[in-house]
Amino acid sequence: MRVSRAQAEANREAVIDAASRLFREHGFDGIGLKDLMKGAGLTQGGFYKQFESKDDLAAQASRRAMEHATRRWSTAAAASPDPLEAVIGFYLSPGHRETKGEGCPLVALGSDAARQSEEVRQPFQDGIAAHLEILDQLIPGAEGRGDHHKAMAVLSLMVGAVTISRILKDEEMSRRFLSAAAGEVRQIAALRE
Amino acid sequence: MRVSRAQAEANREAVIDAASRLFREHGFDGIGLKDLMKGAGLTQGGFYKQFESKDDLAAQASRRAMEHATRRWSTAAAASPDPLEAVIGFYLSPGHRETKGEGCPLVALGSDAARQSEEVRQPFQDGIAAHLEILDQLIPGAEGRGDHHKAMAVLSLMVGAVTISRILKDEEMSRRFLSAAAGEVRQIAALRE
DNA sequence: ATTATCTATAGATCTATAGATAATGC
DNA sequence: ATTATCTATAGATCTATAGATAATGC
Repeated sequence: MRVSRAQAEANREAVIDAASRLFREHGFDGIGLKDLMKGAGLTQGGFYKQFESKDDLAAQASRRAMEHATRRWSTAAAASPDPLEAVIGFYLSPGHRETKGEGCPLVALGSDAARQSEEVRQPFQDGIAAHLEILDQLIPGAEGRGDHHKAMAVLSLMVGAVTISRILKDEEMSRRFLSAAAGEVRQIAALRE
Repeated sequence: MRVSRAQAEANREAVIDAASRLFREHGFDGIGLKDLMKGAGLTQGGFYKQFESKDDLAAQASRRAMEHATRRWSTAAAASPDPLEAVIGFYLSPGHRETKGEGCPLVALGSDAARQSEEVRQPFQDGIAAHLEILDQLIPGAEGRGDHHKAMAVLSLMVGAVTISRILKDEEMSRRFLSAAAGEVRQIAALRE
């Protein structure tokens, strides 16, 4: 039953990976330790040898999810001649809307996160700050200003639009929220105030 | 133990009112039937004589919360010479950020709502549509266009900004998200594209 | 007689802990 | 000998139901 130290560490990482997906799909209160461990092919009993508490796992899974999201933004931006358009393209898309478990944690867990402990909110805050840094480089004239005024507005707009698009039953209305947001992000970026 | 028919109806309404606040404070999965009933001064046992299921109460409480929010928007707009500024004033404020239970359900329950049944998502969708109608009248040139392009962008921006402002531990960063959003809403409204 | 609400409970699930098991690592 | 993971369980809580109680409404 015992596994090597390397395998044990790999198992712990697998639990964090699974949790980062499962929490985004079901919410922090919508999934229990049994299913979180099962997501990594383990049983519930080992949980407290790996983590201090469910809250501890929530914090680590949130950090992983936010770091993954930040990396996705910078990868998309780096790979395209029009970086802002690349981010708009994957973020404000029906594809992102349909994939809660792999998508932006701010959308999947935004209102949940506001109710969590400081340990869980910290990685969200760090991830938000990282997103603002990237956005500042994608918005002409925003860089060097120091305040993240436009970056904050653009991030809020994008998070809000995908959140609302996931609530809506009406597919056309849902899609129109995404494209309205895309259009307005372009406007905000284009304007030198 | 039995009460009059009128009192029974008043009790039912009290449960919906309490639930509309408690769900916004704790999330749909964060509060049980016992505490929902206690919020109206009743005990758990009577619940299933009043509602079909917890999901049924969630749908009715969501409808009440969204209708209350819509009314708050139109009241604020009607009472001011600068209606858009009045809405910005209460919505993008630290006061709204601090009062989950009475605030906008899209912020308090946005990511939760996306995981709920169609019965719960329907009142959210209806409330979103009602918000768009109001916003169209507050944004110069948006009315009569028929698409809700700008209204959709403004609603997304406002919902996203308060959601993020509630997650952040850093008070200054949190407040800057609110004022960045306020500034950008004014920009979007001012521009005739 | 009817019925709104109560107490009590079933059965499932939740977080967390205890102790057994079996493989690693010294 | 140590330890990673397992099975098993404690005690609390969850949604939902059953039947008792006591006041309304005919």
